[in-house]
Amino acid sequence: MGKLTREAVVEQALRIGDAEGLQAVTIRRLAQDLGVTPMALYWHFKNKEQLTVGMADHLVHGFVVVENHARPWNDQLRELVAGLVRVLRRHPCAASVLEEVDQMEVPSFLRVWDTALGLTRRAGFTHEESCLISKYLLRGTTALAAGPANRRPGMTEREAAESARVKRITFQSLPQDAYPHIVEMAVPLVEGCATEVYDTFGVDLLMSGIEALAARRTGGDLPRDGAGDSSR
Amino acid sequence: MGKLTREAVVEQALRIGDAEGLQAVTIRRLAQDLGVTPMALYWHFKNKEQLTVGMADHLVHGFVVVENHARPWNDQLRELVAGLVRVLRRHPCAASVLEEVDQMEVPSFLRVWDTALGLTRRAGFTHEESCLISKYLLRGTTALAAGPANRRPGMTEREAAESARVKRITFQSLPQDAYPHIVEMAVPLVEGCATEVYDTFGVDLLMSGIEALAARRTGGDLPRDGAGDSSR
DNA sequence: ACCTGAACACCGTTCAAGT
DNA sequence: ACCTGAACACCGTTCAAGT
Repeated sequence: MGKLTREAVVEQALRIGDAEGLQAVTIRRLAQDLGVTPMALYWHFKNKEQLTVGMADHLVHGFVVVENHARPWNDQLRELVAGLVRVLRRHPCAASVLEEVDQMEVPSFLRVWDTALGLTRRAGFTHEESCLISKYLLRGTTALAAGPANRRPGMTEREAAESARVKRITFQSLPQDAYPHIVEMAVPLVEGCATEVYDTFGVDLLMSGIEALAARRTGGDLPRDGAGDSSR
Repeated sequence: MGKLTREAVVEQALRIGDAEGLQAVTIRRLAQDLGVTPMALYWHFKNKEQLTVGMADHLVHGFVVVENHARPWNDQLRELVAGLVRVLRRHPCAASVLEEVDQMEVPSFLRVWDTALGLTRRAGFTHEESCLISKYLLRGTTALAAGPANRRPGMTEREAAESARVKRITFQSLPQDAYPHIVEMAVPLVEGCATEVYDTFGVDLLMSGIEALAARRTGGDLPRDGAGDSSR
């Protein structure tokens, strides 16, 4: 009855990835869950890499940033980052998927990238710099989406807590003369900080680097591009 | 004659990884190259993950940052980043190794991390913020070490050039209304920029974000910590 | 167009056994 | 202490064949 479709495959793949980690997403496992032979998947995807690209595409799809030329570039870029994080957070495996694939092969991601490139250009950076900055920013964004405690996926709550406990104790029992700060900050290192702190501060960290370089470029202050009073 | 030692295994693993990409580093392949049975490796490493940790440790080992309390924190942090990039650049597979492992399990990396943490603390950040910043900075650093054109490893020069050509043409033939900037910047996007530009600008990008946040924190200017005239 | 069956060439890892 | 042999339970993928 339910015909095997590209979408159904990708969605099941994401379901497995979310629940058990990306390494559990396997052609054979996927086929089994879908009640089909492994080879059936090769009709819809050239190979496993393209399946992963499909997963990534599905994740970002539907996230659109409306370019608004009246608003300052940095506000819009910040919004893009925050929005992307929010979208990716809906799937626990999103960050690992996007880290695994070649982001240049993900169509929906290219749309986000294009917008980021445009905003960076408006900030006054050269072509080459804009490429570097946008790559850096989008990588940083997906890293943010992974969350404060980048727990290895495929763990129950209990296991994650236990492994954190072990790691904390490992840190705390390190030689204090060689690793003074790690010993001292063992707790925040393994626990991560509160999600809200992590997110706002993380976005600030990414953005302020770009803003600082842009300001240095235009001579001390952010450019107020386009028309209208771009208040901040 | 040549006894199988942990070091020998790790070095051969790096040799394979450098030449053919990390995915070619396999227990069985490694054993074959070393003239030994696959199971022999399990005497020296608990499992493959620990082997990869061993590779990472070997890469960073020997890189030491001398903490100098007379110099400003940001200069030292910048030097740490630049130095780490330089060390990692010696092995083409270095970045992918460090991206694969849990960096918290790599002893030599922990030393670098501890220094970074100390410097961030001196910048005036809280414990939690320092953890976030140091993680962010070190991730960014290894990304920088991957080089401007993050060519998938295991390619000959010819193949890499060919794949870049294909990718460039793909970008250039994208619908221009949906992807205007990608079409326009297809060349720098796939080629990457000159290594020197990439490195200096990349380090600036990473550092200026941290410096800007630190400045905001202490009220507009970088703190001149310790004694002595910390000129810039 | 869409899927199956059988087979190939790999993986990592365990476990008992050898020296 | 250090390594081997045989076996297990997996992978992704190709290729010819079915409907």
